Amino acid sequence: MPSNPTIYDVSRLSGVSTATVSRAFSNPEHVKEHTRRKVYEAAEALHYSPNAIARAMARQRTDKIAYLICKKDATVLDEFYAGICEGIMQSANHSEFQLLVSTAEDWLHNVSTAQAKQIEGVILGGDAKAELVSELQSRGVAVVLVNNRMSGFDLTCVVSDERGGVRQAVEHLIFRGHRHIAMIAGQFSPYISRERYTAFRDIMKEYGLPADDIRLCELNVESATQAAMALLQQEQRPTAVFATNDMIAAGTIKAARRLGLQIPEDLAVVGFDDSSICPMLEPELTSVHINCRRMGELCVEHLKALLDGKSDFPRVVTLPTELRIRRSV
Amino acid sequence: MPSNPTIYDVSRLSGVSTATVSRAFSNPEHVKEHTRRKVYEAAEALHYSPNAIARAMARQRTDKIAYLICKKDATVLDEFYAGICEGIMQSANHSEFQLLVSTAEDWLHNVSTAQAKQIEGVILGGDAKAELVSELQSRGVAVVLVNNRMSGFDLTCVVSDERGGVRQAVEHLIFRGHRHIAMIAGQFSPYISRERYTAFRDIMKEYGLPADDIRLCELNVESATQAAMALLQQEQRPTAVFATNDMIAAGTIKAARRLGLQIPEDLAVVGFDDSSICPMLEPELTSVHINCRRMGELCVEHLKALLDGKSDFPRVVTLPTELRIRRSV
DNA sequence: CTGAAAGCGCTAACAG
DNA sequence: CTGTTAGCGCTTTCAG
Repeated sequence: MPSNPTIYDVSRLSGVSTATVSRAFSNPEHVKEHTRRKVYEAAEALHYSPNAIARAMARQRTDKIAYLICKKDATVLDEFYAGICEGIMQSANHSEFQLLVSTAEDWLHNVSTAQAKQIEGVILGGDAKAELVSELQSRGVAVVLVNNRMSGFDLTCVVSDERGGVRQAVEHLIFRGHRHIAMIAGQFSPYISRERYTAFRDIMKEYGLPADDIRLCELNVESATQAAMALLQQEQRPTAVFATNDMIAAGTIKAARRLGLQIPEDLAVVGFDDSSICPMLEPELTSVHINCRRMGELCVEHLKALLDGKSDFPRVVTLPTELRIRRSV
Repeated sequence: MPSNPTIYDVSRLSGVSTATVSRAFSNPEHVKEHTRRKVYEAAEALHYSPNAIARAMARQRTDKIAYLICKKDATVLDEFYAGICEGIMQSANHSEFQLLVSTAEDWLHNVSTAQAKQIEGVILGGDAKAELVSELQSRGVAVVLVNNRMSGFDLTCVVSDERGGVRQAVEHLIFRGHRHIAMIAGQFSPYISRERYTAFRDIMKEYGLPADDIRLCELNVESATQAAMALLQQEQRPTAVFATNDMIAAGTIKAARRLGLQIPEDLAVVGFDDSSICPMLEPELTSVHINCRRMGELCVEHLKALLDGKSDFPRVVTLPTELRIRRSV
């Protein structure tokens, strides 16, 4: 099979130097209209297209970024991180970045040394380890954290307004007259767990309400259902439950149903994340919407800014959340 | 900032030629133990690691593959395709492939010419267009289809056993004594829609049962619920519903509940895909499990085989499904 | 088993 | 605005 045409072939056919061909593709404005046309025609005729590898080699720049998900659960690319990934994908493609996707674990295992230097920037999703960040930064790789924050580093973090989201959820319940609001909290990444947990306590306190009816559960429906069963069988049953994600809310709804409680009449439930399951539940679940896609896009934008040396950026980019009100409250 | 160490630095420090350093890294077995150690030590001392770009340039091989999702829905990376993606990711990393992820649309828009040749293989997920395939193949890119089949091309397709899955679902219902089984079908990619649809009709026919109670719906819960409402309010109400995915099943459950029907007593429901929502629904949804992850892994394996010139492979790789029985039947 | 040397395809000064 | 030329860092014959 004939190897692909190179810049030399185009140069020859069009009668200009390789430098001009190169310019015609990467800096069209620096080439006279007429010349440019000749070049493009020749390229067309030869089915030529620039070789990104060679280009990267010459420019010492790869335009390659990576999205590393730092997470150990069975399913890494859950709805949340997949949403972020979509945003990143789209943004990356529109900025002519190439996007590599991997889990942090695999990355460290197989590719760290071999690839680190060919990646110009990394978006770290979830529970990134400080040592990963420092290694990356020490190698001159630009780093953006998403859905996480880390102190002690000079880096950009993109997060949703967790506390604001909790506030929207809890205040909605309070304004509806609920006084005894319980929380069922799942163990997500440290950052997220902490934010949602402490936000709940703070906000309840702010309204002078007790925040002592709190249960923890594992990240599966059964565990959430169990926790909710225990919660709802107390003598002093809460009138509302704030679940720290939608799956837990689903478990709560199941428990309520088993105990013969009507939702929202006997128990109001609000979830978090506004995942695709919300409208599938009966009744539909009120939940705090997070714009994952937008988060992903922002990551790329900020990474780009970092790579372009414009780091006069807000260190922490916070995205507002939005309460999606449905029938469960 | 000091530029990264190169093979020359290692060569100098270790006192061997660059060729030997190169071999020590890519063909260790062709270098004498002693020499190799010297090289590794020097490399270590310098924090050297080979530059993949340069390597790719010299070898004319990039070890880069891409996963392109051909799908237009709002959310591209849904649970199904994300699952496949995870499998691909893992497999790719273990084979020291670099994985690019994109939507087919973005790909065509921005990067086709610029990148096509640096990608050695492509996994096309979903509803790939024939022209994309032929363009890719004409450029010498190895192509594997996942969750789709296409005739007229010489390519490997990885699919789950859709017909087998439908059979598991429907036979389960039949064996439980159901005779009037309706289907609510969503409009997925042509391939999937067709398979599930025709499989249902064929299997019902095989058992001498009428397969004429069929409804179509859009891909959202509301539409599914509507369709189910209409279905269940007929004079001759079916005793079981086969939904072509879990979301539709969720809509069916909602409709049943609204009509005061008990599940599974008054109506049995079975879904498809066994997505994460199944255990969240009340009652938990029986569904046909598809091993998405494994599908992704298989894609990479076959792509690899193609790239290594071992194309004596089954053209179509079919993965068995498994009925996950829960309380909805 | 090891070394010398010729590229891989493109870009970026530097001249003109 | 365009051409010349020296690399970018590594692999790979081909000799030794």
